[in-house]
Amino acid sequence: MPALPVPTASASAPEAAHDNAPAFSPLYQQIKELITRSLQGGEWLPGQSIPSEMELAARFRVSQGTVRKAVDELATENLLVRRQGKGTFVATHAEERTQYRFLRLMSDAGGSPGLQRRLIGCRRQRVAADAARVLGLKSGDPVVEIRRVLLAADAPVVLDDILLPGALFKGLTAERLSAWKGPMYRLFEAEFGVRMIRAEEKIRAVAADASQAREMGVDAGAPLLSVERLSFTYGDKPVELRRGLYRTEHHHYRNELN
Amino acid sequence: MPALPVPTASASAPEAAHDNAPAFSPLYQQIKELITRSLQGGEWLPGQSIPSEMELAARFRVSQGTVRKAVDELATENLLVRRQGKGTFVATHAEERTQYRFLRLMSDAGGSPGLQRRLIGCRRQRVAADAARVLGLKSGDPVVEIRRVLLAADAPVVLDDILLPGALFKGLTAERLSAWKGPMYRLFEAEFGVRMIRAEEKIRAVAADASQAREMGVDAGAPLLSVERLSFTYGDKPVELRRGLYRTEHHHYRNELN
DNA sequence: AAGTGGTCTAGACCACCTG
DNA sequence: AGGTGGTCTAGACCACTTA
Repeated sequence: MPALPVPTASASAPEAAHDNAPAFSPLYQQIKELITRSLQGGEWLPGQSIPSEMELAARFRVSQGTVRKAVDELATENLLVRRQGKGTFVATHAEERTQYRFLRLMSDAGGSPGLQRRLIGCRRQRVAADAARVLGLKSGDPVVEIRRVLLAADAPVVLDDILLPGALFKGLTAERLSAWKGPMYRLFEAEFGVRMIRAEEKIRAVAADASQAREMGVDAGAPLLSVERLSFTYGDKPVELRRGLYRTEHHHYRNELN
Repeated sequence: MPALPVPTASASAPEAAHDNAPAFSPLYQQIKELITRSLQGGEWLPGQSIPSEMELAARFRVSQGTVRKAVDELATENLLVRRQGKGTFVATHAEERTQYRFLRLMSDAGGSPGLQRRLIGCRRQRVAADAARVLGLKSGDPVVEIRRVLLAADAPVVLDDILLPGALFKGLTAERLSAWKGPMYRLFEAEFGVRMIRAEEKIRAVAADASQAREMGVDAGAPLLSVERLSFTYGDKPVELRRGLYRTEHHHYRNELN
């Protein structure tokens, strides 16, 4: 006898459903939505454990199996992490096996390419029209632009240009960035409460222009891999626009198709 | 009271497990394995329906819920497709929404880029050492090499070079390929019984050499996206090595990160 | 020993499809 | 009406972790 709006069409005023509403969802999807809202609202912070399945079942007045199905899906979406015998935890960009959950760059030799970071710049400015559109900002809104290079064995491999909404990242400065050890996305979630959930990438081959060539240590016109990433937080809200240029003589972008 | 080796460690000779065997798997994983073997053995062909959950439960002497969990996982791995009210079906590379399940190329305008095919060649030869290694062949084994161009609005966009083990693709000729309408992977599964399950891709930016430039209609040295794909069939057996070169002025490779 | 997630069962009812 | 997959429940037991 759940306290939530019941999932069956017959018991839920079907006669009021002749607008284009998506009809009622199953109970476990409603639970999923409620848990997601608690995550978004900060009730449980990254790295912390959430209540046990039995507690959640009592709280939502459903059976443990229903909670289980909701948590299962949130775990496959990488919002939660289950650990047998210990509990269920809010996923974090810390640890994440040596950092870099989103960076698909691999060394040709195999394995991930231990990278060093060199910050080029971090400044606030007004967003251009095209970037404003994809980030859901108004043209001219403040943004933070970060530029940096990633190096493998002192040779440049990645040139990143990162754009973040200024309203969400007040107080993000070059000093904060330089002082931070660990994944950049960990800094974002720990210090600014912005958690990157998923991202879309558009990949191209481009020719290096003069300034890119200089920073990457290649000739102008050399082929570079362009990776344009739009990252989303809870509720599919876009919060980062990033363009990476990769040297791929000794590295490659690895992908799996299912 | 399942007829299978029971899943619990206590009931399954734990004293024999001090070698490095992975211990016993849960029942639903054993069911998964049995279903996979039936798929591999051709008991149910692509597009056909498999027995209902109740029938499978009776056949394997387990509950419907256990079969359900096994089928669920096989469905998320794209080996099976569930259709409510109708049954569960063996996945196929036919239909697959306008073909192209593995081709991640998108038009910059948005949407998939209706492509025409032009076969350049299809011939049998001996495999080179490096290709033999990744395909699990002996150096000098026969392979089929297919070369083709994909065009959007009569302009070349993709140059494909495809290598297949000759032993699995007897009778594959340029004529067969030209006559075939529909996805190439559909031809493979329907005529040769080879179903592509998953693939790994290594992506790079490269400069076009003289002959590639000619076939792609670009200048020599122009940047092209190189997509090296290794495709696997049942049992993670590699069965295709493919190298695609993409023009990315008006198209891009789309990827999603979770 | 107690608490957590993981597996398995049995049974009920719902939603969808077909004859 | 009867079959299929989809959801939900209640209860049992197992495996892993911590104290």
